[in-house]
Amino acid sequence: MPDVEDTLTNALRRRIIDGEFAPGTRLSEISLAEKLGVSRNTLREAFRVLAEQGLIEHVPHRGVSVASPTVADVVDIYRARRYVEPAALAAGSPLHPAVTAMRESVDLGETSLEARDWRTVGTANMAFHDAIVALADSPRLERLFRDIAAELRLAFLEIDNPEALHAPFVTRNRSLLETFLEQGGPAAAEELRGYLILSEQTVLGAFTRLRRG
Amino acid sequence: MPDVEDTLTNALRRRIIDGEFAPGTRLSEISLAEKLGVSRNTLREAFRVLAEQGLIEHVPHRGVSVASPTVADVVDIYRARRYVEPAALAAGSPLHPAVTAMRESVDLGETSLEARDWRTVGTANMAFHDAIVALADSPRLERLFRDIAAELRLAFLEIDNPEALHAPFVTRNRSLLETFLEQGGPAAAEELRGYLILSEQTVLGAFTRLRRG
DNA sequence: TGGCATAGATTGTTCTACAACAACACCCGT
DNA sequence: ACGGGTGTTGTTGTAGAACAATCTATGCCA
Repeated sequence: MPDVEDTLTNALRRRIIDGEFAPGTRLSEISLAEKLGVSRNTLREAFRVLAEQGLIEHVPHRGVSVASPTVADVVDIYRARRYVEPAALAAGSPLHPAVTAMRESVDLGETSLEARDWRTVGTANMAFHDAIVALADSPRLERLFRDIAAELRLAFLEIDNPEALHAPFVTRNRSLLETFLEQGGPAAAEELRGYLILSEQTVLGAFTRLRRG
Repeated sequence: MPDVEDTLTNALRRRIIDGEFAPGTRLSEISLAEKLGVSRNTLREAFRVLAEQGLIEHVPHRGVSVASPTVADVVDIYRARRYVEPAALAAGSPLHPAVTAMRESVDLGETSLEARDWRTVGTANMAFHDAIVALADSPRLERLFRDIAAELRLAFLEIDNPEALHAPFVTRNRSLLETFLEQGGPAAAEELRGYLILSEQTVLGAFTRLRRG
């Protein structure tokens, strides 16, 4: 749970996630501090937090740059997701408050899909999976997922074909939610496992195409 | 993966884990900076990292203090462990390099048990579980476990009955390793689930006794 | 062309200063 | 004596300047 009050860190975090600084971009302390209207010291403290979250990479004496997830990173992220999400869904209760969030995310995904607003589709997608993890009622697992999801967003940023990336999963989210509510957690978990494998393949495919061409 | 080179953060981390600063202790910037021979700014950067790792708690304008895990924290830590460890063991290969680390940890635990060196028994115990997580080959899951294990150590520090806390699990570790090698991952995973429940009960029992008496 | 050395720029760290805030003690009126 | 408000004190939060340590790039020389 990040401190909502920690304005600078959160502001910087949001700007990075929103793609204001492309993955790999070097973040100069002096110029960025000036741009943000803070001192170098304060900015460096924010850097340390974001580096610990995996959003930026810090190389001693060479400064920080926006993380640029590799294929290995994507593979690991999906590996971690498969450890957490299906199990959370399998053990989750349909009466859990997070189910409401799941519903709302699916709804938002569908309306955004019609509007061809891929950015929002992607956001709704992530919110859906965040809600799944929330079923576990574990702050530490939620934190892990939050960091992982942020990294994944950086990977998405490098793939400029958001439609192919996000659109196919709107209907799958709806289906997954129905399975969960009608057939229970374990059945939904099994469906989610296949879902995640497909999602990983989609991302990796776009990724390798990108790196080559 | 923590930067091994980051001397200050790691030194402070080790000192906290080793119990040099009791859980709940307030860490004054000025006096600690003086004690460590670094400036306030440098120390504050290390604070941010350790806070992100959950080792210290940072309250705005009130400074940082060594984390003092609550019952809720312990419950959540074990919940997270149950999500990761059994699954890692179930899918782990007996040929994985981490199996060697598992063996060595069990051996170390047994010799330390004979020597009644409970501190080392506890360390070996944690190394054993760290090796189990390493079976998953996931940097992100390893990182999660590293942070979680450190927090758990802080909880252990508040319970000054290390024998009851660590001794019972040396033989269980040996048994778990044998099950894994002879009967395979899934069987070992099942055994580990019961193991973790017992371990959680042991810690929580000592914990509530402590808080009351 | 290749290697080396110097120069420039950036980060790492320290120091000083002051504003912002929290905890504590104190005083005052009831 | 007691509660509430107030000021005092200490700490943290932030800024800014300065310098050392290190990396990067340029240009020189063989």
